[in-house]
Amino acid sequence: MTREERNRMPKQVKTAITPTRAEDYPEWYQQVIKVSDLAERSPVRGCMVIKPWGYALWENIVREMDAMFKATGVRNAYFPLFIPLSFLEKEAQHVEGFAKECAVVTHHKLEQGPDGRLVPAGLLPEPLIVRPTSETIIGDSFSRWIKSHRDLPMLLNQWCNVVRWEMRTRIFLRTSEFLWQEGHTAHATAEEAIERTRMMLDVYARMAEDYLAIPVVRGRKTASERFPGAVDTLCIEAMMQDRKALQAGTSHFLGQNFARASEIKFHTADESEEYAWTTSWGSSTRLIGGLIMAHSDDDGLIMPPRVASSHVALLPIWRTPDERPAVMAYTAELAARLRAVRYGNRNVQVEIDDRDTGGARGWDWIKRGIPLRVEIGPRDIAADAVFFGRRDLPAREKSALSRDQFVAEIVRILDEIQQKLFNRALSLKKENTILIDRQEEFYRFFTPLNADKPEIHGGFAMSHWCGSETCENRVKEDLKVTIRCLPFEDQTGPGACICCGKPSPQRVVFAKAY
RNA sequence: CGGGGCGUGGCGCAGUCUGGCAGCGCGCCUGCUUUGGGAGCAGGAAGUCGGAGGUUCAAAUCCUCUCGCCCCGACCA
Repeated sequence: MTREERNRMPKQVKTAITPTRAEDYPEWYQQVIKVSDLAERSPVRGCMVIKPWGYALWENIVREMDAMFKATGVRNAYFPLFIPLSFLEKEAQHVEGFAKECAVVTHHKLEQGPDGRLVPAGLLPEPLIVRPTSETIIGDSFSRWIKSHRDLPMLLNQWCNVVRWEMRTRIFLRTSEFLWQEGHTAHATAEEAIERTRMMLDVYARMAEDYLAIPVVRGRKTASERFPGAVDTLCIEAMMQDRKALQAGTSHFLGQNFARASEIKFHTADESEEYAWTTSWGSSTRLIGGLIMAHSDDDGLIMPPRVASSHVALLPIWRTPDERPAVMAYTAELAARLRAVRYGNRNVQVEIDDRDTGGARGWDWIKRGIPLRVEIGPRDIAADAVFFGRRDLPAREKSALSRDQFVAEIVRILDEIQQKLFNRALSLKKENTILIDRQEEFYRFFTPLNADKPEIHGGFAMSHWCGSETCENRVKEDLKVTIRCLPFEDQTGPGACICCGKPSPQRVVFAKAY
């Protein structure tokens, strides 16, 4: 592109985001977050500042998920950010999994150094780690709270931040600090704990599908992808628009591993003493990254109405100053009527944007992903109508409704958008989920045509796997493809391993992953 | 931590090879015009060119070091 061409671009721009998804997906993702005003990078490496528009989205996710947890008997609590180093050391697998990404606090004071700069002073007797997850410190409480089978099950959750010092970070998908919830439960029997593990996975799947409008595959992780210290890890996997998989929630059956490590013992009805069976399950602000990559387009963010930061932007239009009062009054009245409408677990959220910035104003809301934009001018007032655009339709495709009709139908319209986003994501997933039985085809599926600048390719390959780590590693090394999960549904019986040809009990989901 | 790319007003970038007044588009501010839609004209504000050191009469540009970001690996929600 010459400089002259570039300078002419603003006049010719067709999409609000450059580059487009097809041109450069990772860069498109960054740009969507920037122009939609969700978040920005922080001065601290690998961390992010979640801005009000992004935090509102998170609050909506939290509200819905929290209600679902509580409906299953879970209560909220809060445990400390700092964990004694000795606690982490208690479970060998757990140490191995998390030790290398722990932030460690070693001092409790700052002093002026010789050069006048502040230096850490006051060495702590035992270093504290900043929680990467809270199994150990919650286990410590459980060990004191649980004495009898009558204390079980113990069903707790906490909403908090955690820190995992990552090599490579991506905003919302993998940041050094992130917000999440972690549920921790203790049970008298393995069966009950296993049931809970599955129950919470289903909550995550419902959250993803019914609220975030993201279809997911439910399944079980392979041993190599399991949570450090867990007996079994269940997950939901979603397909992003670049056809890569995103793990959107995990639920772990921890067996008695952590109970042994933290001495969580209880007296049974027949007076023996046993270790409790525990579970843990988590989902994070990564869900926002998934929402962005599942729905947004080349004009910016698209938010499913059920979790959207807000539902409707009202854009009053006037030509002369004397028209303004009437338009503003009509807008305010419409806002009041819309705000009285119940949508899901909250009322319809309305933004009034009375900036006098011409047409650019509408594009701001498109980029920010609001489901509905309503233009209100003198003509609409005369006709007692509203003229509105939907984020799931092209920007210029707008329709008119009478004001009463719009207020009466807004819930139906929002539901329709929600459903359409889900269906669109489901189609993408279906079109790019393929049964593959021949190794050659498998390799072709996951090999981009342009190795230097890979185009969007691949998807979910439903193929057979013999169960050996050798074969799992082979495809990982050859293609950077991993087994996302052993799915619960869509099994088609036994077959031959895609890698070695040995017998395989079921198809598994192979994909490139975030 | 290894390989590649990149750091220049809020955003996107040119200028770097070949050292010579720091520029362009969008955005922002003011005024006039316009008004059913990403407005037009005029004027304006905003940069220690990521940072430090060096070479030079002169450094965005050359050299050394350093910090950060993006992509590809290794690791992960």
